[in-house]
Amino acid sequence: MELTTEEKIIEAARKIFTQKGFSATRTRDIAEEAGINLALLNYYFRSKQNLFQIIIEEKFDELFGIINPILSNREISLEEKIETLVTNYTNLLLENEDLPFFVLSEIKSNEFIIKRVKQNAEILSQPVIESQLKERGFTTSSFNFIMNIMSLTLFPFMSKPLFVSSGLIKEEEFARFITERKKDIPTWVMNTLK
Amino acid sequence: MELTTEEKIIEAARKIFTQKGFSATRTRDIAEEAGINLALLNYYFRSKQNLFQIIIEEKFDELFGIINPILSNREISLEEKIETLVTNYTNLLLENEDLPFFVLSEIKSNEFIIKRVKQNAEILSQPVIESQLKERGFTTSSFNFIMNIMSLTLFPFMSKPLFVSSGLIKEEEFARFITERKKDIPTWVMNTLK
DNA sequence: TTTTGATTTAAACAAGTGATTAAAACAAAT
DNA sequence: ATTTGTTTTAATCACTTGTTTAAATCAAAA
Repeated sequence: MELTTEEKIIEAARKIFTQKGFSATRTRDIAEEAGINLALLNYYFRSKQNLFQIIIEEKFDELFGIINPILSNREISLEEKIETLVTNYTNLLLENEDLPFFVLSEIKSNEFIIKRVKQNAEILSQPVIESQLKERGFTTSSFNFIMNIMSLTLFPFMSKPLFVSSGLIKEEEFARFITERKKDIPTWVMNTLK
Repeated sequence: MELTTEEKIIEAARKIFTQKGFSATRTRDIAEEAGINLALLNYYFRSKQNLFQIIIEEKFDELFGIINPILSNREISLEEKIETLVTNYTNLLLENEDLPFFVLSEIKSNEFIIKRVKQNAEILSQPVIESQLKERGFTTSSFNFIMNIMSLTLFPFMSKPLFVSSGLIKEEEFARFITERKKDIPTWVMNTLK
């Protein structure tokens, strides 16, 4: 492989942290996954917390960086916004199934991320959506609008382990199920507007 | 207080485990919260894992015990089922906001719970729903039906820390927001049927 | 070749954490 | 009052885990 030691560690940290979360991850697991000596991890990143911070910020951007550019653009219609958001999210999450669970669970406990969310509050606060809804005569709040898109799109990934282990859906069918849903969600969301 | 030592420990374990999850919880935290000596915890429950098992099973039942009795009852119409489920869930979760996050996150790693989910597969597998949908001429799958109810109802609780720390909604407004949503979700779900 | 600085390793430290032990305190029964 | 079994405590063990240290290896420069 062509990766530097630093990159190998990051890569391994990405994998283990997103799978198990901060607390359940041991630095030794990361070192082993990266195929390097444990001390190297501290040589390059000083501490577990430090390394984690890099990953959680990266993943936070991955999960929420999508939203604002789309929602805040007045040139894009409501319908297109939903469609684009759902498509982008679905594609992203199919490649990174642990992402929403990981980010949302660490937001609860990570002081730094909480601050960062406060700063990027505009990420989700959407006067543009508010006015687009009003123009079309819809009285639904933009918060409900955003909540519904995210609920219908993210929740299936967060609950996948439940439904797979219950046998209600098989691992191999999941991607197909999600891909079908992707087509329906925009209509469903439009139907929530009144 | 009127609680026995055993109950005090369970109570404390409930609180700390559901807040922080298995890994991030230290037995000393539970002991302190319960106001008892650390050794007592092991005297009564042998191990952290043992105590945890009691809590996770209890919480699992709390979260999923609701579903089957309602969905599998042929006497209850689709509309009533959605309405009842959403109402019950909303009330339950308003009192226990960490519940869905806790249960879903531990399902990923708890071998015993995974087995238990397999056993209670009928919990979610719903031939009754399937036939009720068919009778009404709807072609939507029962899986999508269940997924949509749960997405719209559970996700807001799972993402609450995000939206609160982003400032999009205030802690005090949340219960109100959820209570309003509760009225709308049944209509929204019915509109997903086709 | 020697030197110098960066990289890597093996070993161990220090604190944290789940669990145990042995003795003390307590309560109920005799 | 004494005995007996239960409950509680203080102390400590054994192991895990994040981190450090000091030495070894390597690569590039002089």
